[in-house]
Amino acid sequence: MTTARDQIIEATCELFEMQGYHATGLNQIIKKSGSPKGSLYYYFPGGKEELTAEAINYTGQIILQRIESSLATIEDPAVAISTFILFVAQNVHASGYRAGGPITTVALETATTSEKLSEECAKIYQSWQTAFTKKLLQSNYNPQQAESLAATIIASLEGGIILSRTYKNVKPLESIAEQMSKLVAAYK
Amino acid sequence: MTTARDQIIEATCELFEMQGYHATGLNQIIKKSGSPKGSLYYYFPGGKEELTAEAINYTGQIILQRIESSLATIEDPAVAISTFILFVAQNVHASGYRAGGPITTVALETATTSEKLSEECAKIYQSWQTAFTKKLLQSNYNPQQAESLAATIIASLEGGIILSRTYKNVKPLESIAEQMSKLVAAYK
DNA sequence: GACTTTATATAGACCAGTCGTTATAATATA
DNA sequence: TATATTATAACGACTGGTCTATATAAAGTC
Repeated sequence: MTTARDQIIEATCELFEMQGYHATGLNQIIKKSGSPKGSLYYYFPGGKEELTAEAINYTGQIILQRIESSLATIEDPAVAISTFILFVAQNVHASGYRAGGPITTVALETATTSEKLSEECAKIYQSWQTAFTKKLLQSNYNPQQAESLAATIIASLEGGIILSRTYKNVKPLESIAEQMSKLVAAYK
Repeated sequence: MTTARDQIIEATCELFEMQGYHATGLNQIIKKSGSPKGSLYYYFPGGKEELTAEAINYTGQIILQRIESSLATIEDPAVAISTFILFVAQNVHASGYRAGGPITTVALETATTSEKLSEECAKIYQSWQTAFTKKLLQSNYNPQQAESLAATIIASLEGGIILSRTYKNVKPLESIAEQMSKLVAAYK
């Protein structure tokens, strides 16, 4: 029964997604999680860096599962990818444009500071990219094209979340869903 | 003669681009700029928020000019856009993957905190997007398509910078250059 | 079963340092 | 002398991190 530990991780994820890494203090995390600071350092002796690594891997896995299950339900890759992007758009809208891209802020804020966290972020992005690549390979896309398309999808998705959050409307993500669908459909 | 003011703004821009908003302290800014703290609050009585607004507008304008002049030199929009993305890739690489996307971090970190800064970021992104839209309109693209393509280009560029910085290689940005070129060439 | 020992986990005071901000004094410039 | 700018000192609030004390519970011993 590791509820306290899990609650700390989940609180961290939510706060990172909305506020970013540096804006989120340990005091805020323990307050939200309901656990005292002693528990935080008991479960994460490596401090904020270790907690962050656990937190981004936790959300990273959840999102990977969403990608995989979403891509599995629709056979046509162009439609499947477009559907997933619109699904993300819905979530961003539902949060009042305050959430989305949970590891993007960590990736950017720790890029020059923590080699370890930067590598963790790279692994997570890579796992997402691989999920899209596999979907395209199943439809007999050229391997190089599949990889290139997958990178473009992840990048435009991340960038689209930033644009939609900043504009406070889902138009960018809707445009991206449309364009990525066309791109995937056209170049097999 | 506003050298002190300008130096503070330029130092702020450089630090934001590498470290992000919250990781950059005013003490670090004044140390890098060589000006004392008194000068900072003399020129920017609104404190960090006002300084940030000035700084992101400053870089935002510079990048807008780069986009415009770059797009003006090559007539074919597909080639022009691909060339610009590869130009960005070069810069990201040249910085040792420590710089790129100067206002992205501010957009993400202040999205839920400061309405003012969020709006400033939106205006800047909008100005970049408009530059690409205009280029496409000049080549007689459908206005709606032009807008949608421009949003996709900006988003994939921002996302591509994040991916390339995290992976520490330019492959994502190169893929995006290739895919955006194909996308623009295919759908007029 | 009763008692002791050991590990697990909670709880929060406390540290040095930094944050953004304010206030005030000194100094240039006109 | 008046104004514009520089230069510091200090402020309260907060940061991530350390520390000790305490509760809880499992395991070992008689």
